[in-house]
Amino acid sequence: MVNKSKRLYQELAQHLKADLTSEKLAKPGEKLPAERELSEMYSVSRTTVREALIMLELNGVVDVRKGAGIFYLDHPEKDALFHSAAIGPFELLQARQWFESSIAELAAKNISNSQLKELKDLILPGPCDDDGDRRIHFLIAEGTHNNMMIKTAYELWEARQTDMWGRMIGRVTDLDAVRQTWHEDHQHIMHALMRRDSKSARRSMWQHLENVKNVLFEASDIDDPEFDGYLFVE
Amino acid sequence: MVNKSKRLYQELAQHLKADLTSEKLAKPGEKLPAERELSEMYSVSRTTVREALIMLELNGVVDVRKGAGIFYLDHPEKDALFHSAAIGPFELLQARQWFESSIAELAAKNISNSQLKELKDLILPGPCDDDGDRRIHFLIAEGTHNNMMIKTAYELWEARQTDMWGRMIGRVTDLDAVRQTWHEDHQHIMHALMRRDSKSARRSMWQHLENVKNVLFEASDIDDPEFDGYLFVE
DNA sequence: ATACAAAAATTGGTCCAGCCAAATTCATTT
DNA sequence: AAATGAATTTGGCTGGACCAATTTTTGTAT
Repeated sequence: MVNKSKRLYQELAQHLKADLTSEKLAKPGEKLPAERELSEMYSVSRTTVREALIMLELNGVVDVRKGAGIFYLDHPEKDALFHSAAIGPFELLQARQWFESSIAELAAKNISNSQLKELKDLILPGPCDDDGDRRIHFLIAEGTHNNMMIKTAYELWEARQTDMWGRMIGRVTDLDAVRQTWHEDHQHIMHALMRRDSKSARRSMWQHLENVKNVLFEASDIDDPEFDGYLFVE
Repeated sequence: MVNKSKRLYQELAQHLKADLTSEKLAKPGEKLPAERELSEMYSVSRTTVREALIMLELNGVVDVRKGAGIFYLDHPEKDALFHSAAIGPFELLQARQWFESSIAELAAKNISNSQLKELKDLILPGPCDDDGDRRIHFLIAEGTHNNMMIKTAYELWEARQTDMWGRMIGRVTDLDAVRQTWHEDHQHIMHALMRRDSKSARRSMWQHLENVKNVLFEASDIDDPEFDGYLFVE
């Protein structure tokens, strides 16, 4: 086990995950070596093994059964969830554009007056910071009164926390002007919601995220060595 | 700590979560008692405390910093994620209807020929079981070539694993006929995808989930004591 | 009194050894 | 061949110990 400044159990979980997908430890459905064996194999304490297993269990990779053993679950799609770090800024924005447009459309039908007031208080004062932005999009999602959509909206926002995003936002030359544009976008969306105009709400949200995409595309640096793979065909 | 047949660290994590939301342990942004203190407070070993903290950390409730302490993060929206058990069958289907329609529309534009072939092999043989159903919807999501959409599709499916759903599916009197209907729906979607007709793909997917909603609504039992709260205003 | 550096205390990270309880395996009996 | 029960395997949990990062306190020089 090589030390890499992360917590040991996280590193181990990563190794275990890799050795599972390459079927070195077990084929899907099969049993893994016992905790005590894994402990020796990876030269870490059994405690660390157990912590890593909790992580894999919470991620649905593995099933740990007392007295029986550790089983490699066979749902290959789990990878998409586990590899959420592999989601690039542009595909994320594309997903947000499609999903949040639907959210806005449904929110126009279901949002309550008190939520509209909250939204007004949030938007009217002027351009907002990143956290204000988050609250606006989240409040609109809550306007759907659909918990699955609220949850999805939350995850769409959280998936954004990647290094790439930070670097790109940092490159935006005139952030104030951008914030001003986005502020106007938010106003358009809000007005559509207040008029209960679902189609207009969808269009406004779509256009807003189109603007975000454009700003970020201009700010993106093709020379960035990690830029590869973050683009995709549309 | 009362024993409840679950694993101890999971139970503890539940208690900690409760005592955090009621702000008995710390206010948002503040520091929690040290691991050794928590260990005494809840009468469990420090190891168990650490395991529970891993769970809370993975859920974004808490931030653990070596040498510094454990901090209660202040993102109230995390609750929606944590309380995913509170998502009812109908709001889930509503979310699927909106999101998967978008997924189908985009998939019609981006799906590869080999993916279309896979889809054909999956659908043509005839009505499929629950797992086949999962693979079809997932394959369409993969057709978007957008990792965030794939991830969302995965979570839309996983959120379905609730008792309520099982009971309702169990009540469907003529499951074969239902599977036949869904099979035809799948064919419509597939043909739209093969024609690269994005609007038709959206419509077909929407109609498919409309059919699912109807079947489940007929199968739902208003007398079910847990039925309360699973409906919502549209 | 202030600023800075060193030392001490706090706190999470890891390891180890041991015992318990659930599940499995294997030998024995019928 | 089936049923029973003992032995083994395996995960669950505990307590103690030591290390390393951080924070707090203390001491010293300015």
